[in-house]
Amino acid sequence: MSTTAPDRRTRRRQQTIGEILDVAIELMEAEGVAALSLSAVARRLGMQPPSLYQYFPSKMAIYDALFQRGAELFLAAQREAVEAAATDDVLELHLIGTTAYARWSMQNPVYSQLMFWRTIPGFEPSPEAYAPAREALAAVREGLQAAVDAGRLHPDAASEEGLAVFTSVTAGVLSQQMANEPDASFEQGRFSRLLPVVLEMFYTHYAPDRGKR
Amino acid sequence: MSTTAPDRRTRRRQQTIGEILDVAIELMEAEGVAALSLSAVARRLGMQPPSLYQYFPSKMAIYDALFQRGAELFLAAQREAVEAAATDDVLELHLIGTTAYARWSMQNPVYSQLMFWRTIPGFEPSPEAYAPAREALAAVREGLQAAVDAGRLHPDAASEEGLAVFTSVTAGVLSQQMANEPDASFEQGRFSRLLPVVLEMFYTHYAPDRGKR
DNA sequence: TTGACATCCCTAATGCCATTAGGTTTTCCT
DNA sequence: AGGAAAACCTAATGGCATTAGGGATGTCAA
Repeated sequence: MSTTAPDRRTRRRQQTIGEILDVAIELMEAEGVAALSLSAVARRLGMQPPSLYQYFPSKMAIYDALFQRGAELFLAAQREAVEAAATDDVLELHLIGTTAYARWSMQNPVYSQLMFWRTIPGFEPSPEAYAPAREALAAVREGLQAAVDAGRLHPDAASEEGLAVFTSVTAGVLSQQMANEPDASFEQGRFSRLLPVVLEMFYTHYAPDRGKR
Repeated sequence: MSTTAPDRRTRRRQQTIGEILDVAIELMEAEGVAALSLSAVARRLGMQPPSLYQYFPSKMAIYDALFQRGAELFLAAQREAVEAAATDDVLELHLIGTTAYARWSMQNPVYSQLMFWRTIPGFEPSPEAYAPAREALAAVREGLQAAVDAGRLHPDAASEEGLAVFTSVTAGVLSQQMANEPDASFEQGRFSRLLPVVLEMFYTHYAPDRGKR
C-alpha cells in the first residue's frame, strides 16, 4: 500500500497536539484562563513538562492555538445556526445567528476571554490565529449588510459605526454576564437573557426610516 | 501639644501602604494586570519582597485594596462631574455623569479590569472592598431613577432590567475599546467615541411613551 | 533617662513555575 | 536491518509567592 494516509507519525502528532489543547481548556475552565500551568497540563497527560516543548515552543503558542481554534468554533456556531434556521425573514435570521454565537460564547468562556477580552499579559494573537477571527467579524458585517440590502435596516447599520455599536452592545451583555454571574445559563443569566431586548434596541435605532423625523 | 495626629507610626504606615498600591498600579499599567509581581513592587520600593508582608498578607489582599480604591475613585469621578455640571436638565446630567465615569474607566484601565472584568484567577473582592462598588452601582440606579421621576424616561429604565441593560451597553463600549484599542483616548477611540450614540439608543428605547404604539 | 515592646526590615529556605541543554529510547520509513 | 527523526527523559537555571525566624530601630511609660 503506497498511499495509506498523510504519515502515521504526523497523525499521531496532531492527535497529541489536540489532547494538549483539550487539557489546557479543561484546566483553564477550572482554574482561570491566566492560571494555566504547563506543568499541570503535562502531569495530566503523563508527561514531563519539558516534553510539551516538542509540540509548542512556548506557553504563548498554546494560547495562540486556542485563540485560533476559538475563532473557528465561534464562526461555525454562527453559520450552523443560520443554516438550520427555518425562516427567510432576514432580521429574524440575524437574531438567530447573533443568539447562537452569544450562547456559544457563554458556553465557552475560556475561548471568549481569550478572544474578546485579551487579558493575558504579553499575549497578542499571531496573524494566522487572527485570520479566522477576522473572518468571523466579516460574517457579522455581512449579516448586517444582508438586513440593509433587504431594506430592513438603515444603511448606517452596516457602516463602521453601526458595526462597532453592534459588537459593543452584544459584547457588553456577554461581558457583564461572564464577569458577574459566570455560572448562569444563557437563558437564565441576569444579563444574557436581555440579549433580545438589546437587539431590539439596536434594530429600532437603525430602523430603515431612521433620521426622518 | 497633646493631639498632634493619629500616631506618627500609623501615619507612616498608611503612607507606605499607599506607595505600595501606587507602584502596583504603575507596574500593572506597564505589564498587565495579571502580571503583577510582588518582587517587582518590592524592588521598586528598595525593599526585599518578604517585607511587603508587613503591609499586606498576600498578593490577593493587594488586588483587594486596589479594587476598593478603584470603586471609590470611580464613584468620585461620577459625583464630581455631576456636581460641576452647568445644567438642570436631568437627562443631560445623566449623560454627563455617564460620560465622566466612562472616561475615568478608560483612563484607569487597571482599575477597570479589576472591577469590571474580574479575570484574576482566585480573586474575589472582600465584602469591605465590594461596599463602595455597590454604592457606585446604587448611584447609577439613582441617576436613572431621577430621570424617571422627572418624566424623562419610562419607569422601566430604573427597573432591574433597565439597569442591567444600561450597565451592559456602557460596559460593552468600554470593554470593546479596552480590548481592541487600549491606547486610544476616550474621545478618539473607535468604540468609546460611540458612547453618546449608545446612550441615545438607550434613552430612546426607554422613552416615557414607550409601548404606546 | 531607661527599659520594654511593637514595628520594620532583613536573610534563608520551600516549593512552585517556564524554559533550556543535552542525552536516551522509540518509532517508522527505506 | 539500518539509520534518521521524533518523542521523551533528567538536570539545571532563574523567576515567583510565601513562611520562618532574627536583628535593628523608633516610640512610649515609668
